[in-house]
Amino acid sequence: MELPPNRSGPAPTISRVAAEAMVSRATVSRAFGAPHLLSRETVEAVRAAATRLGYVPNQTARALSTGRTGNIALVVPDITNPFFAALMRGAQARARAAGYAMFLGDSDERPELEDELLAKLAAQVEGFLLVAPRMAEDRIRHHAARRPTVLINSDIPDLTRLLVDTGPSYARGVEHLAELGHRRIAYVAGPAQSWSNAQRSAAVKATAKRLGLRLVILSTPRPSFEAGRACAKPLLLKQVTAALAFDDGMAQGIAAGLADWAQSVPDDFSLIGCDGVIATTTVPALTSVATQCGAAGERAVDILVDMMRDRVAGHHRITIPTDLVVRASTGRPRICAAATGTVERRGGIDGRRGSPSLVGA
Amino acid sequence: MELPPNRSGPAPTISRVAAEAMVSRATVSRAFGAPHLLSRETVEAVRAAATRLGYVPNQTARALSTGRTGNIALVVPDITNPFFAALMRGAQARARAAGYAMFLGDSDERPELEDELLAKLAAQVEGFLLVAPRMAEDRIRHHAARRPTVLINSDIPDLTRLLVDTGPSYARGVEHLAELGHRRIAYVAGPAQSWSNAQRSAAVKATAKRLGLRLVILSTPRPSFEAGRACAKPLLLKQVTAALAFDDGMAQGIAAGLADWAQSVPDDFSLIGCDGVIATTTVPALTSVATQCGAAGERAVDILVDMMRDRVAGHHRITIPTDLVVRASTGRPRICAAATGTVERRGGIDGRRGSPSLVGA
DNA sequence: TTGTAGGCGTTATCAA
DNA sequence: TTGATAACGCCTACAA
Repeated sequence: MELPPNRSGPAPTISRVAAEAMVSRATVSRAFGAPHLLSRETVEAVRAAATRLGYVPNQTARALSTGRTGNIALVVPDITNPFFAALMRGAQARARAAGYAMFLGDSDERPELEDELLAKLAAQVEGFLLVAPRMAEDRIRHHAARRPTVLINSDIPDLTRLLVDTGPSYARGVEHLAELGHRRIAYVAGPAQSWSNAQRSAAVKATAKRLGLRLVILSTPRPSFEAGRACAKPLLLKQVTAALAFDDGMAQGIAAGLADWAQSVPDDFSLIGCDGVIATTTVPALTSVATQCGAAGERAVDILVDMMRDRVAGHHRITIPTDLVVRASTGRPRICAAATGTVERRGGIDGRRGSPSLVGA
Repeated sequence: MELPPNRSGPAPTISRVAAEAMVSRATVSRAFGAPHLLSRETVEAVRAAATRLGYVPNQTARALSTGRTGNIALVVPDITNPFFAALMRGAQARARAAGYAMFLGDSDERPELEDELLAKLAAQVEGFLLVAPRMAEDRIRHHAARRPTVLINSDIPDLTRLLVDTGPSYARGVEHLAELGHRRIAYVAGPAQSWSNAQRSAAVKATAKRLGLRLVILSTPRPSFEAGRACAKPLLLKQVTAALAFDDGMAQGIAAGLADWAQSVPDDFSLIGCDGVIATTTVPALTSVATQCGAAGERAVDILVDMMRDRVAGHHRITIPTDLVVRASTGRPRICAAATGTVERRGGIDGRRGSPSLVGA
């Protein structure tokens, strides 16, 4: 791509380009919107003139004329959550590739804000991408009725939704802990309105019950490092030897909190997280449920683009599988280890992080 | 909020309302945009007619006519970078509070993409917020001439810019290492086009020279955990005992890479990072330059909103100070420690993370 | 206080 | 394959 010219001032309009290329405005319009209707040379000439002037079609004017804004809205509960960040990145990339610009709304985990953002954006947008919405179902339906909408991690019947299916991997996680010899475990929950949390919580409960494990559930105000850290003491008081956290950030927080009480992972306590973004960056590396968050964002935008193009309202329910990746934060509980007489210590260059091994799903 | 009428079909326009209320279109327009110019009764009558019809002013048309879109554009090199994420969060919150919606562009560290995004967004936006732009200066000037623009971490004369002043803290970091006894240190650089990198690099160079330290500079393709990790080997080969990294993510990567070579932080190697977002979540906690990224985003939007309102082009150059926060990733070099006969080991509940102590700036 | 008319930058319709 | 010309829905001088 050549550098556009630097002559500033008002942005060049279609008329200027038309004059420069000595064609009509209609021809310029077609050179960008329907080049197949024009001769090869004309298209080239017009495009050349356009780059020479630094012309870019005005989306607003185009929208007024066509009704298509070329924009989509992405609303997430928390931009700074690595899972959402990766998702946004994928979504934004695909949107751009498809010629769409993206509005971003951070709802700060607040349902009312979500509602407000969507209402305000509706007029400027052709479609909604709602990530883990915290709104009540009827509010979601309300907005979805207005614009093509794709939900991520929210399972509302008759709406198009993409579900990162972490349940089975959490079940696998519980099994993994059981196999290591843990008998008392905990689940450190995420936001109450979160579908993901409901799914994970249910999977953990069911599996723990099936395997006859004692299960403690801790709830937190908001998934964060600090929230996790605050859980360390309660976890120790409850005498559990392992925990599955709602996400990696919380797991990391728990690890830090445990360190404050001189408990180390995985020797004194085993931890399982979720997301896989920061799981490999911690020491020890976290055993974690790997979600392809970037891919989820891309996929969601692809679907949304289809919906906006065809104006079809076919409802999909798409599930994205996950895997439990065992790394270095899970091991045998102390008691059990003592009983067997071997305190396995993972050390050395490779063992410290453990080459990831795929399990389940 | 009452439910609007559900009569479907084309949305009612200003003309229909005018007919319904038996006034001119201009009057309807004013009833919404400048009610103070109308008599009380007229306004009420028009509004009544509007609600009866379910009329809502068309933002797109309004924008085309006035140039006021109520939108701003935020462009960052990488959404997933925690520093930028926190900044975006602050920015988005303030924008919403001021009644603006926000476009998000991820340039993927590529100058051309940045250029393209801005060109495409220009017409739909009242102002630009460019975070750590990688574009050439003349391109930045070009866009800034078209719309009110606030730059973050890009120091271009005559433009309004917000600079997170990390230089002094990096200088302080070098001093800190020197005080601990390090004689051979490294700076692991960030993106070449980055102003922040230039500033940090210069500060490190000058200070190392002043203190008579040997300095090695490593450059990386892109700041990331993996890039940092790949630096571990070169660092060890260069025989340095400490490094300042471009950001926390890289520092964390270096720590992980060192672990692969059975080197531990801070006993075998000291590390200093930057940003402070993830610095407290690592083990050991990183000595790091604390930047109030969220505040920077908020501040930038506040300024931008002012510029858009007043249409003034007063050029500010605002500097945001930073602090070096000493945590647990810096200590005496082995040799020095051996010489003094004390290998200080930070342990125990508190010592492991070290209560942060403020230094410098 | 209200109405008239022209324009914002594109696309779409209809001819040529 | 290209060119006139009329929308698209609203705002805003200017006039009344």
